[in-house]
Amino acid sequence: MREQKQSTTTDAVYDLLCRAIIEQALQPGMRLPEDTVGEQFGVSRTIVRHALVRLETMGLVVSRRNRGAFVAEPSLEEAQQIFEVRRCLETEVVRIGVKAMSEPDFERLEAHVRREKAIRGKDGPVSIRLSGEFHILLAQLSGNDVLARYVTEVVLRCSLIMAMYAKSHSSDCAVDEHSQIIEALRAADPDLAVSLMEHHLGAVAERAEFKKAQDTVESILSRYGKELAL
Amino acid sequence: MREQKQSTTTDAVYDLLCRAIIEQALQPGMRLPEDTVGEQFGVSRTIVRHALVRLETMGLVVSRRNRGAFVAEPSLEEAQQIFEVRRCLETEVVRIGVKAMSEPDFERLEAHVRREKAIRGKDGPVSIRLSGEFHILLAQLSGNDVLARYVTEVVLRCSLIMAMYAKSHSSDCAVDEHSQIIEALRAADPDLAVSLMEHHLGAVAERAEFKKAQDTVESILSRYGKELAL
DNA sequence: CGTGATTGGATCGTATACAATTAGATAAGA
DNA sequence: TCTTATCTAATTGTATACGATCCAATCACG
Repeated sequence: MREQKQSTTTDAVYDLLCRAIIEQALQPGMRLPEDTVGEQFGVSRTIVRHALVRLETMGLVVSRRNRGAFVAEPSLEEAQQIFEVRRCLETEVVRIGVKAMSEPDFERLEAHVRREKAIRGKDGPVSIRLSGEFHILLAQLSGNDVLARYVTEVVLRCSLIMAMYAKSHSSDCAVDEHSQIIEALRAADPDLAVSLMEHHLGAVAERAEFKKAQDTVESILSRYGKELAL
Repeated sequence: MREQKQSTTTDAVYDLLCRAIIEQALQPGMRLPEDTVGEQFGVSRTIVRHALVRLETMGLVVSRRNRGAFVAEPSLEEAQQIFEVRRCLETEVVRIGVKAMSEPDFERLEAHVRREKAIRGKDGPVSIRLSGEFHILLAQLSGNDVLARYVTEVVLRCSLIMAMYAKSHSSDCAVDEHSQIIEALRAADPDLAVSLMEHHLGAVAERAEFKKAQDTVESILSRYGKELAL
């Protein structure tokens, strides 16, 4: 209600909820009552509602009529479909990237990988988020905004899936694979880049184990709510 | 197969607006004031707003802050990006479809092609819509709901692009190409199916780009002329 | 006559109020 | 005890009200 950056309040709430879900603070199946979320963030239900609609179309939350919104619980079948699409989209990213990307792009990617390595093994959820952001950045650098948007969506959903099913995975290999992909792109070797990407995504897709924890929605959102600059 | 979701008022408004845009009743660049739309449909701004948000995330409308929503006017660059993604997604559809589809599916597709042929050349906008719905149906029959959703989006955006740039296109060959794709799928020939799909989409894209260079001046002048008449 | 400030109208962004619906609890009967 | 019916509390679905913002026309002034 005060000053606006370029983004609107809805965007801010959306981003925070998105991060909270990806970082496993809000766990799959958890309820997201509009009132509760609104109170924690200091905004009205209207705003929360819009944010939830966006999250729903993205597939991070599901909402049942007159029941409200819940953090999505992707089934294994759904997870497989998402990974299938992701592989399709990301191989296209590297195919385009080989032709479209240049040295400054590679350096940005390498800078990101350094950040990944910096917190490797320290913070699991954040590690998952950073790992996903590498792929999102890669897609953005491909120059195809439409492709980048879809990649962003599937990567976020994959992050949610990882949060659900992944065991305490060693993201070490993932980071190294990121570096290898960068090198293949720099070498302008499309076949190698596609091959590496497929292997990388295939490896990511193969980790499954359940985990559970309980926490109230209020306590979690209060942490995130502090970041909401109004 | 798919979850049956209770359709809400927002969905209805969304569907109507979507069809109106695709069929060129609402032309690119046209304003969509929330009040006006709400009055026409007999619902409040709240509902219209939700529908517009969904249309925006889909790319059929763009909304400027405090200005309102407008029917999207995809640039040529954007159009090319969309076609690129579409080719990527739809080749995946036929790759999966070869393995996943069976005779009843082929018959549904053929029934649709018959409908396309029935109105061939009679109603341009409806012809474009039907042509797009063939691809959407094809994607749905692939069994991958996530893929189907993205295909639906890009096909709809392509329909908008066709409506903008390809005025008097001959959809004859397109319909025949649809039949050929069905046959390739029935023959379980993935390479042929992918090849046909790529050719089909390539032809569609070229037609759009070709027409644009030819029609640019005319279409722009006609739009300006209408505003002058007011 | 041209240019910048001002003002007015229209539209959006947000909050809130009311109606509709659901889930869960409570109680009665078999 | 189990089942079922009803009622209540909570939450969402929708509509409306109010302040904020932007565009455009107007007017003052150089």
